[in-house]
Amino acid sequence: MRIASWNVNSVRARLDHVRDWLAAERPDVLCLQETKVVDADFPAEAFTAAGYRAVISGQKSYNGVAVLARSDLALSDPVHGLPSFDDPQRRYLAVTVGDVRVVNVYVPNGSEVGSDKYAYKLDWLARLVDHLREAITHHPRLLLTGDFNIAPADIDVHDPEAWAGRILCSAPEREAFCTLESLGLIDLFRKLHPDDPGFSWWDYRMNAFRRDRGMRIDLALVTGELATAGRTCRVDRTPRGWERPSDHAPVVASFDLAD
DNA sequence: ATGGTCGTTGGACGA
Repeated sequence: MRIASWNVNSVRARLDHVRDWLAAERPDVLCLQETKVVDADFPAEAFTAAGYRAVISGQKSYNGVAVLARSDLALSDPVHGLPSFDDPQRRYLAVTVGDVRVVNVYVPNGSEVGSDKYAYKLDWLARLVDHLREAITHHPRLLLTGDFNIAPADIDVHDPEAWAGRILCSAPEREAFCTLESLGLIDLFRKLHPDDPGFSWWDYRMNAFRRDRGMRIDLALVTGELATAGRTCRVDRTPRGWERPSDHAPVVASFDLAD
């Protein structure tokens, strides 16, 4: 089983990239963030034609998440939005594929430390933690993936000194990430690659990608059973080098789940 | 150097 995550920064602007990448990689599941489109305008037919079903939770212009699953796989129990949180921003979508609970998140960016958006980010993360504490008791095979907008540690940052205390790296954000880990969730890329920065996002500006001035903020956290089954986790930089790319690269995790 | 580049829009705003 291979499950991928990609912040595409508009699914319509990136439709050709997503289609080409799906055709090349053929993951079982692809979680998308920042689709930036209402459900009625989501290009579902394009993915149906490619052999994938789409579960979508979109909004106009901003945010929006979707899960694409190979059409031959069993899909059940979709949940749109964090339970018990009436959030107008579409940032959470969960679905069970086979016997894996896939939780796709687009964590708020937070803008600047101390801003209203930052407070919303920390509140959103606290609600996510509360929800997952319960969810993992029901799903021994749970994968939490998406754009976390948190660089968990200095190794995940191209210039830790310059970013110290700033958005994506502040102590409260990293503490929220540690709280997720304390629930038993394991950062699969970091487990398999302790010394690889594994950047997944590079700013469009200042030739950041060419200079590899990136951050690892797109993550795959897994419960113990999936960590044991985890075989590979990699960042595919290829589409980041294509013409008019997303500023994020896809992250792909693979599991040996022949139970 | 407090900049820069995208996407969605149709002037800023968010990232």
